[in-house]
Amino acid sequence: MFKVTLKKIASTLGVSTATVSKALKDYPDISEKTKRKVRSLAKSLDYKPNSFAQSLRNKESKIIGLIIPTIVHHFFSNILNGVIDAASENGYLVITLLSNESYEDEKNKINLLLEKNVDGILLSLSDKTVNYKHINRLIDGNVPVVLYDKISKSVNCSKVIINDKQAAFNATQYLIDTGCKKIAHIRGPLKPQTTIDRFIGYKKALEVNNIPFDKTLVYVSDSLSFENGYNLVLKIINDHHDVDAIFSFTDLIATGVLIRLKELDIIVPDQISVMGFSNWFLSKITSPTLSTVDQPGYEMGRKAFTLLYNELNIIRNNEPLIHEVIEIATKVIPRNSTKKK
Amino acid sequence: MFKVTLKKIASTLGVSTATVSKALKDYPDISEKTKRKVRSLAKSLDYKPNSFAQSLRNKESKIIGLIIPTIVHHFFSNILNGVIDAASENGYLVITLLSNESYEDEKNKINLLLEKNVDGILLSLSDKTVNYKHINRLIDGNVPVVLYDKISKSVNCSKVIINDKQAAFNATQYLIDTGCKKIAHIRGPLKPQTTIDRFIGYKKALEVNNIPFDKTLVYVSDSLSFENGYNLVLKIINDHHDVDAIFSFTDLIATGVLIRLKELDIIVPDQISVMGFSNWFLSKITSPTLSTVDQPGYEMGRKAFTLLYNELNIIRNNEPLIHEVIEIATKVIPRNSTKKK
DNA sequence: ATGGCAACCGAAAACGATTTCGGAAATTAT
DNA sequence: ATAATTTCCGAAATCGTTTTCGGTTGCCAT
Repeated sequence: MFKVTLKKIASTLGVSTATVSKALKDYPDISEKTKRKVRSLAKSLDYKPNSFAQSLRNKESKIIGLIIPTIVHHFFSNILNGVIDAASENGYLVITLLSNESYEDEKNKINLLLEKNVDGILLSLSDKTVNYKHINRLIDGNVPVVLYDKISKSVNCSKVIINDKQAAFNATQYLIDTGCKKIAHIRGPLKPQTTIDRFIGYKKALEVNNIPFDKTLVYVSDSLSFENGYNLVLKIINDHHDVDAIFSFTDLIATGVLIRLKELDIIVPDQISVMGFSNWFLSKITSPTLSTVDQPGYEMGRKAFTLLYNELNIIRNNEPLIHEVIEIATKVIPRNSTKKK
Repeated sequence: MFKVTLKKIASTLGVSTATVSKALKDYPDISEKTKRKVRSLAKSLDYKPNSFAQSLRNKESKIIGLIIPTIVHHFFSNILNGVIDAASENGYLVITLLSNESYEDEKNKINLLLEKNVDGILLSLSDKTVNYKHINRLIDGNVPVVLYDKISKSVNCSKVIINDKQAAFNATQYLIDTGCKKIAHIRGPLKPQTTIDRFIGYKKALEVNNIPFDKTLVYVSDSLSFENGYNLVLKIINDHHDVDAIFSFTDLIATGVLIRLKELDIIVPDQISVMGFSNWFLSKITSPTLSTVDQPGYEMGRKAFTLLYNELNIIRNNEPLIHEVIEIATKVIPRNSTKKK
């Protein structure tokens, strides 16, 4: 197993490595005849350029870093999938690292990626990240960053988000359209922009439909667990005996709600409609199946890579950098936990 | 943002790059005094060695490749998680690629990894992979490979598997212990060793308990879809009106079974017990909750990396390579879709 | 004072690929 | 035939780190 190098090809052909290199890259100052010779020998020896040498010389690794809060999560798995696909279509590979929703981890993982000289980083902020120095340091250091899903407005870079406000608005509107009048909302922790926006969308829909906003109808679930939904149900129906819909900011909690409602012999959707968010896999197999909002992770992953890729090219050509923010549209997926229109 | 290099440190200190390099690596032929000077300057300049140059010189990337059939899958997400954790604890990063259960993809992705000079590869065979030339080529080329989960006996390398036979045996035994006598088995496609072994374990348990094996009780589900389980139920109870348990080779199908049984007003577990396999997240939230076999993906990922790491060290020291096969124990998780012991 | 021996450091090659720049050969123009 | 271009190729520097192999010092012993 001897490695085939430019030098080897050069010496067997009696030319210089420079010529071989240029021939393979189709430089105009090499004759067709030589190019043919070089190409055919390179092919028959199955020459593959040494990526270490290329990286050292070209100062690029053709690798990007992807930081994910948690991988064992349907949405993020889909994002990873999209990123990997889009990246490999464009000659990039992806190193994945997990922040585990921890600020310290997030910083450390970014450093690991920098030490490996990744060409750019795709990042979804951890819930606990509250300052952005570590990210601005990247941007100042000319390492392109694209924030996806969990972003912050105070970081100046390209971003891909789903339009959470609009999505939550649509979901709430759907509930209203199917006759619901007293809609409780289970919202997430106070920090991430996503749950804030979903809350705002919910409120906006009430407003547009002239339903007075009642803040006692809003419940906070600080963790993302199934049990939280399960446990909140009793509280909700005790507080409001006439509640006719529960809109949860995530499917998992909505599933807990569904199960608890069934235990309490409350008929879904006849007595109470339930709307989730994210279109997790499990929403298809609850009973009744869960109406929800599709959160297109795969597409988001692809878009995130594309933004990064564009910035990479812009930087390479020394063109002025313009950051772009892409909003991905979502749609309500009506299933059996809500009434028909 | 100027890069700090050995040369820069050397020139400001008036020594050679060789000295700086050796000082930082604590070579014995550098005086303590110089070492202190070098170390402190390196620290204050936040010197980070250029990984490209290191890789080129040392011929190792400190990156490993991980090929996964599909990422959007609870088990494989966990594996990825375990691999990433174990790898970063040992100074390695992970490039993840997907084979999408395709033989062609598998080959191509391996090549991509090789071109990036990963130090080793973790691979779970795609269901469609039937020859192993591409893998043997790796091994011959001195690129260590560790097969995990979906392996083949005809490849000579280290492997991590769960003991599928034993696991399926235990699951079946559990059904028998709780009074089931006529147990149907939904098995997977014929290829992967895992579904073969699960089938064997099922058969073995019957045999040990003197229950005659009835091949008409075995149903094949070639795809891994929820619907398949859903659809098979009618067939099963038509074929065998007195079936009292269904053991599915995977949770997703078992979930389909559960839902169909409920629609048919068949009480689980009183009339029919249902046992899944994998302990997917969703098994905790079906109703009734699904008894299943825990398939410890995280641990498997960690172990797979560890095996690879060991081989890397062995190769570096030119010691003789011995391949290791690790079997990971599983356990039955009794929930409410089976009767109590 | 001379030989021997540590202790300490640096020159230089190497890892492969890329690219600039200049030079030789071949071609065209005068 | 000479001058002016092209056409084609190679020497060499470069990227940054590592490591071998000597080479200087200075020190001690004789």
